[in-house]
Amino acid sequence: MRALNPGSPGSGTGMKKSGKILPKTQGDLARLAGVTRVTVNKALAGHASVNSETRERICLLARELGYRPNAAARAMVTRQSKAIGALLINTDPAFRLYNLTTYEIILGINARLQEDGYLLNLVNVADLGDDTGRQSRVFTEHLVDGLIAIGRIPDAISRHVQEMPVPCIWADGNTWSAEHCIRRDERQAAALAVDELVRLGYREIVFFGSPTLSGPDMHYSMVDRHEGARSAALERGLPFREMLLDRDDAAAWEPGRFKKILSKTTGIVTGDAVFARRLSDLAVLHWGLKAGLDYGMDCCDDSRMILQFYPQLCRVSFSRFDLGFKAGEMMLDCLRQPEPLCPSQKLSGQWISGETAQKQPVAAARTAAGTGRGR
Amino acid sequence: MRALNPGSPGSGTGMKKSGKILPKTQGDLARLAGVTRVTVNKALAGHASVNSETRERICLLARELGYRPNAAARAMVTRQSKAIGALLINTDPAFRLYNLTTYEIILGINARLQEDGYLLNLVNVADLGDDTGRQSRVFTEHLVDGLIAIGRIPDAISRHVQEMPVPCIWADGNTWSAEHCIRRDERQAAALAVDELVRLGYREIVFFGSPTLSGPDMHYSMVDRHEGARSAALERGLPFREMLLDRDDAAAWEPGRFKKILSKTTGIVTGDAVFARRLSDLAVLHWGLKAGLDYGMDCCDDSRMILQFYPQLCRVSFSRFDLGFKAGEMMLDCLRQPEPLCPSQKLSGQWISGETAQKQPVAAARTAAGTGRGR
DNA sequence: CTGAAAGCGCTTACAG
DNA sequence: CTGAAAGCGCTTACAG
Repeated sequence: MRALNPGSPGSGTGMKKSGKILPKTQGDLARLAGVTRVTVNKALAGHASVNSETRERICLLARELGYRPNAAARAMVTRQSKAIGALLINTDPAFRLYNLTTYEIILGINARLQEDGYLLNLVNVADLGDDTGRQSRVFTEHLVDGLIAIGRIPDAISRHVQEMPVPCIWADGNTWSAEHCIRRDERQAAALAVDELVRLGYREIVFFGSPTLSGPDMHYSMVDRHEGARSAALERGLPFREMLLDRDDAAAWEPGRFKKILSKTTGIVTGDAVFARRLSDLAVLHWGLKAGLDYGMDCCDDSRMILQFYPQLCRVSFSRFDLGFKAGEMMLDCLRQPEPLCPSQKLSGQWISGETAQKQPVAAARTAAGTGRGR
Repeated sequence: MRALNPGSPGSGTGMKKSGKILPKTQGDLARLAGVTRVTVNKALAGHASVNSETRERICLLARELGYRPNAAARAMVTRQSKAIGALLINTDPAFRLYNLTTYEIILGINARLQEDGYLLNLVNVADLGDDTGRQSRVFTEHLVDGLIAIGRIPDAISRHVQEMPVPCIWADGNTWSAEHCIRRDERQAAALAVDELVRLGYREIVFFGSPTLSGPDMHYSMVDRHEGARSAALERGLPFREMLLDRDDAAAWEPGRFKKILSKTTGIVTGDAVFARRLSDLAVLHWGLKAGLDYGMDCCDDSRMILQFYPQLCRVSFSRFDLGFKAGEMMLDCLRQPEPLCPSQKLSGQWISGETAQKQPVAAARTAAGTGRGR
């Protein structure tokens, strides 16, 4: 049985460092300041119920002596960890199918949370499927005050998440309901891309995107872009074609397939920048055809990668950083006031002018529409 | 003064959920199982000192009733949070100068830490410079068991970090010492790129990279690639030139500068993939010159972005995921056994064959070296 | 405005 | 193998 010291628990354990006492606890500080632990606590919390002079004296002392509060102790008593979990999918080291754009969302979330003193914990849920596997402690313990699921989350995991005793925000994922979701308006983005091509005088629209149009592997954004491009083209009375192929399957990019599509009057809309990059590389290497001169091309997506690897691409921009920032904001709103639930948001895209689509001479465009290759 | 209940603190607070009692604490479980809290604790921890039958009964009960341990309570008493902080620089929302490849390192770190039940907290240290600014709680509280600094960290922040009472690993940054650092061997990478060009018959080496060769903004990798390429070229007796320019300054990429550099015998070594992409776009658009056919080009870097935006690039690959994974490993080693300190590591790169450099006919190459353009 | 007391939920050293 | 007791460092409700 150890000796009890109810008057000042944790006191007597201050360590020395460079001649000074390093106070480990508020009790240590209290002894040094000649007040009780409660006063120290209130002073550090900025409570008005402490004499302002005393308060400043204590705060100064704490700063000088390098006192650091113990987050765990506070979390236990306040029943909040001030930490949020970010759920990431597809980061399994065996596959490494991670999506770099997720990082931009994460940085946005973190920027907002950090403003309010919240921390962001990364949670890889790639292999949560098998219950026998090692789950993150985030799922098995009381550890975070909320969760933000990023991107497409498998249904099994979504259900698991919904049973957690903390609020969850769905950021840029396939999950969509009236509350707690935040997404890009990709139909609007595709329509914007089509409109720009029309404005420049292109006379037919070809959409490049992924084939599995509503399979479980498909992200909502690709589905919405496809539908947005199609309906925009039809509304404007333009011929619409689609080239649906696997972005990463070399065989699908056999050049012969694409030659006859490209003409001065063709406006390409690509689902993402990889399609744009692949197509333009192929066209210039095989036939010397240049985007903007020999055909037009707009992309529905933007990202930091595009800024580095295809800056001249005409595109619709959604800042994923902003999306994340807003998701963080939504989470903080939920925590401040659980009811009513936060309404979902759809962000709209901005047009970024590039060089891969350019004004077509009206006459030439008309002729070209007939002959297939004008000017 | 509240009533004391020393026999079973926290008991009596179990909540009901779908007809079952949801045990909040080990005390709740203990009452349900008819044992003491200590036995529950030991059983859940897998202690051998509990009868195996009792142990399994308790674990089963806990699982069935959905008991979740309180991480903060455990952290307080064990004095470890089982969380590691990842220090990120340049993520300031005002600038957004973040580097996407950092994400690959982070995922690697997280994969390793998650295996051992550790969490990763993201810490944006972009504006730590001004003490008045809002610092992350990671720096002001006892919150993480260790820190991993990723990439180039400003000196002021490095010093701050070194004063923290937890171990720190320096992953892929400019900081280098005998312990606790992990880096890519970029001199070796550049030498590898040069060797491949030599093997294919290119007769002169031109290095493309950033100009500020040892300023505070420069990452070690660019400096090492430059020196590695130069010394490798000189060792092999090849003429060596360097084109140092700002990657992101459009004026610096004025095409006229580059035309005379490109020839069938020129082997370009680029510091990173953005240089490679810019140069090859420019060459094909302005003069129809193609990498691999009209000149050779190797890159010292690899990343997931390159896989998407320049897969045919000849390059040296360092998996940043692996680098992060090893940094996580190093951190866990430090925590298990603080002494002796973990020795630093330098990772070596792997060659990835592409199409941007190809075997030159020996005779043609010789002629070309004289005339400037052969075949 | 200040302080003595209770308690957050867990772990551990010790006694039986 | 099991249990009663103490304590981790903090916050909060209450009394003075």
